[in-house]
Amino acid sequence: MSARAEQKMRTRRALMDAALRQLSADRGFGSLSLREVAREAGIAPTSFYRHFAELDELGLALVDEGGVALRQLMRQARKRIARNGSAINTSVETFMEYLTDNANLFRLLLRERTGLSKQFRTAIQAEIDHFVTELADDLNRFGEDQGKPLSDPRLVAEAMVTLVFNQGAEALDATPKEKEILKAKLKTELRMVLIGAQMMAREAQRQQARKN
Amino acid sequence: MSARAEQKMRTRRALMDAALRQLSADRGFGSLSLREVAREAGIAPTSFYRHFAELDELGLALVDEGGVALRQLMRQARKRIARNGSAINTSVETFMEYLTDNANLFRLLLRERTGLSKQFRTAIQAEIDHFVTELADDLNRFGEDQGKPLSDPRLVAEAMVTLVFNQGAEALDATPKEKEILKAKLKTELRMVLIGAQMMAREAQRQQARKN
DNA sequence: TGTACATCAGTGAACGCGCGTTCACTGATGTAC
DNA sequence: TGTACATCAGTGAACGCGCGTTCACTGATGTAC
Repeated sequence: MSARAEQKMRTRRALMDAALRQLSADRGFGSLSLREVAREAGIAPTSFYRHFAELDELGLALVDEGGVALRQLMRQARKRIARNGSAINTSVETFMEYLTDNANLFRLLLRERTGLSKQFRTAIQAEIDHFVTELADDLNRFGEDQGKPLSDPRLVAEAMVTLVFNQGAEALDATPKEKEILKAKLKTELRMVLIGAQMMAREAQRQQARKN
Repeated sequence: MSARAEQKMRTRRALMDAALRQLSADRGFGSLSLREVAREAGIAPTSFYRHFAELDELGLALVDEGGVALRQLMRQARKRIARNGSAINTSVETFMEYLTDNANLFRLLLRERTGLSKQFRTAIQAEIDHFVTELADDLNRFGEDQGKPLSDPRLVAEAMVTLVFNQGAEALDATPKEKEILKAKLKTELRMVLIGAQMMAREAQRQQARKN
C-alpha cells in the first residue's frame, strides 16, 4: 500500500479509536459530536469528511467491528468447549472475557441495539441474529449428541442471548467482585432455561407417544 | 385548590405530555430539548423553569409515573390470576396490554434503563427492583402452594423480568400480528425458566435427602 | 363587600456557545514520460 | 534518474442554527383588612 493510503488508514483508525474512547457509562454514541471526535483524534473538524460522510457512518463501522468481535468470541468459545466440555460455564467465562477486553465496543452494541437510530438497530440486530442462529445450531447438535433434544432451539438461543446481553450490560460497569456474582447468576439462569427446554421437549415427546 | 394552582398543574401536565408525545422509536429522552418541549406544550421556553429546574427533572417525574404504572400492572395481573389461574398467560397478556396503553411511558423506562444518565438508571432500577421483589414473592408463594418449590425465586424473577422487558422493547414498535408472535414466544420462554427452576429445586432436594 | 398590596406563572429580548457544513487553500505524495 | 503535472488528506475561516439560561417585565390571581 502507498504511504499516502497507509496514513489515511491510520487517521481513520484514530477517528474510530477516539470515538470508542469517548463512549462510557454516561456517553452514548448519540451524544458524541463530530467536532469532539475530530479533536480527540487530533485532526481538524473538516478533515473528518475525508473519511466518513457523517458521524453515523463511523458508528456503523464500529458496529461492524463489534460483529467481528462477536464471531471471534463464538469461535473461541467453541474451541474451549471442545477442550473443556462444560458448555455453559465456558461460554459465560469466554463472553465476560471478551466483554472486558472490548468494553466500549460492546457498550456500543448493547446500548445502540435499542438506541435511537433505525440504521444502527438494524445493523446490530443482523449481527445478533447471526449470533443467535449459530448458537441455536450448537444447542441443537449438542442436545442430539447427548440424547437430550431441546424444544425449539432457536427460541432457547434467543432467550439465552437476551439473558447474556442483559447481564453483559450490567457487567460493563461492575467491579471485578460484582462481575463474579453476575457470572454466577447468569450461569444459573442459562441452566434454568436449558433444563426447562429439555423438560418441555421430553413432555412433548411423551404426548406424541401417547397419541400413537 | 386555588385556580392559580390548578392552572399551574395543568401546565406541568402539558409539559410532561409534550415530552411523552415526542418520545418514539427514533427519539430518546436525551435527544429532546427544553425549547422543543416548551414549544410543543405551548408555552415560552423561559416558562419551563416555573415547573422544573431542568429537563432531567421532568424526565424523573415521568419515570415516577412509569413506576406507578408498573405497580398498577402488577395489581391488575394478580387480580386476574386469582380469577383465571394460568399465571404466565395472564401476566403476559396484562403486561402487553399495559405496554400498548402506555407505549411512550414504557419506552422511557425500557430505553433509559440502560441509558445515558446515572440518575435515570438509578431511579428506573429502583422501580424494577421493586417489581422483581414482588414477583419473587409471588413465585415463591405460588410454588409452595402447588408443592413445586423453586430454586432461588429471586433469580427466577430477575430472569423473567429481563425476558419480559426485552420482548416488551421489541413489542413497542411491532404490528399487532408481530405482537401476538412475541407474546407466544415470551410465554414459552417464561415457561422454560419456570420449569427449569422447578427441576433444579427438585434436584437439590434429592441431593439433600441423599446426604441425610 | 371594596380596596390596597403581594404573589407568581408566563413573557420576550438578549447572551454566548458548540454545533455541522461549505469553501478555497496548501503542500506532500504519486504518476507519466 | 529528472521533470512536470495530478491527486488528495488535511486546513482555517466563515456561515447560520438551535440550544440553555438570565433578566426585568406584566398582569391576573390571591390575601389582608
